[in-house]
Amino acid sequence: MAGDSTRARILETAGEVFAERGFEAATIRDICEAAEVNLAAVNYYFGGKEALYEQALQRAHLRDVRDENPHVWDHGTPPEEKLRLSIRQLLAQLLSMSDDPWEARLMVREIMNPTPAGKRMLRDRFSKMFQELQETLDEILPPDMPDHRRHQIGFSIIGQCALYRSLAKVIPLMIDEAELQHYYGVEELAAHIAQVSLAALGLAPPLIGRASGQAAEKAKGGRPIVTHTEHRRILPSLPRKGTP
Amino acid sequence: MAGDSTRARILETAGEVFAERGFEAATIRDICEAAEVNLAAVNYYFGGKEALYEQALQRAHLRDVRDENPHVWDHGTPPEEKLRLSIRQLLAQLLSMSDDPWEARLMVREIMNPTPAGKRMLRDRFSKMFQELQETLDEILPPDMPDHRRHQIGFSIIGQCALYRSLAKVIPLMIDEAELQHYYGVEELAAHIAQVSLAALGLAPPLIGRASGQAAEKAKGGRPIVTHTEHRRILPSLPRKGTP
DNA sequence: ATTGACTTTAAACGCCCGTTTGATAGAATC
DNA sequence: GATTCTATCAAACGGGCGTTTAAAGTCAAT
Repeated sequence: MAGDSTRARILETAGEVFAERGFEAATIRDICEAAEVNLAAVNYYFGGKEALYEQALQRAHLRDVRDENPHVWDHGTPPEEKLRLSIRQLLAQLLSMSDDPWEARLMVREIMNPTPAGKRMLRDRFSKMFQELQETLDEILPPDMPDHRRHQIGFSIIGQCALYRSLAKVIPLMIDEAELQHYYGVEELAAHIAQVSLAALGLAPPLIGRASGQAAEKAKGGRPIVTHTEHRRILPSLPRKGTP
Repeated sequence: MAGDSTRARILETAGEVFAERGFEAATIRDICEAAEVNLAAVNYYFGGKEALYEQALQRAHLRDVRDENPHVWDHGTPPEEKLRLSIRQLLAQLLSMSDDPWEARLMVREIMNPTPAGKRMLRDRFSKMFQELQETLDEILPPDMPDHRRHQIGFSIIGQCALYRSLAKVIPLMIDEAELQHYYGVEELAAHIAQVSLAALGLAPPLIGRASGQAAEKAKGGRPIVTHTEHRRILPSLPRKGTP
């Protein structure tokens, strides 16, 4: 009776646990306990831990494809603005946190720490992310630029974003709490990365323009750019005890 | 008799294995077998796996500090050139491969995947890397630029470099073999990242200058910049079967 | 009420891990 | 030469893991 429900419950819980701890660190004992299901249920319904993980990945892949709004630009949005929005979306996805659905977090984890099981899906998903960025870039880059330069420029943008995920544990060791609070939200970082990238491309003033490095910031000086969406911390803050 | 020698042999082998597989995946059985030492020797000499790992980390830290040439610039080297060299060194370190000493590789692994045991050392080491880059940047950035902008610019450079490490498994899925071979060596990537960074700062022409995106490349068009040091592959190449 | 397929359960299996033990042999100390 | 310390060894311990098993429970169809 509850048979179908238990299967669903296992998958749901497993997705959560896998997204949080990764395939290896997650144990089916933890999953079954959290799902309030007998230990043997995973093998009964899925045939094993790895098969369960593949199911979770596949579901994450499907939901990710379904939910994603494929960038409906306002008609006539200038390419630089599209790039800004692409960067913001990419960064937000990479920095998805525990209040985001596990499907998104599992996807990012699979990109940053690939497992053999997810290789095929990884190729699909990541190449899609990459090509979307490249399409936006292609409206900016001159048509005679060779492919390898387009790719490297794309990687320079992705790299700037991915850093705040891959070094999320390390950055708080260097930056003090107050600075983290004020300048390391998704919006601030996205604005910075877009500014750097556009400046490099020649579509925005260079970072060290005339008087101050803030020359390229649009409006009232000094304050960071804060947009309409909510402000949230993206990096864990570790205890600071002064530099030893 | 061979007592001192076995201790050294264990540490050496353990460093190699830890650097290659990480703390968790490495087993003391593997280490002892590779070191041709009895299984109990690790506990006899070091007191446990974690203590052995800490010893390996500490040794990597010390040797790293000792070996590192603290950037003896030619007198009067322009700041842009210093930045280029800093980027190249950072990238080379992040992409250290199996023919590099395990100390360097273990250090990078600890930065990218921190363990609780290495937290203190991580703070020392990474903050040193970061501050060295910052010092180079400080010669370029205007003195009135606030700290948080300096840091973000530093992270933008580090991010571009770290990408080729953190996504080393994924990039070959997007880029075909030939392009990897020609354009993803340390020198080529360092040149690209320096060009992007300097262009963003306004110290080099933007990537899309006048006619072609190659405007900023110094000399003969089309060909990638290849310097004096040896050319080597930095990313694993996975089988390509055409885009499915 | 009985059947029979589906589901749930507690217990155990087999494996790998880090660690411990107790014996053995050699060197050092007296 | 007897004793103590040091180093090595094979073997086992205890725990966590994924997986398996066999019995018990559930429920609609007969």
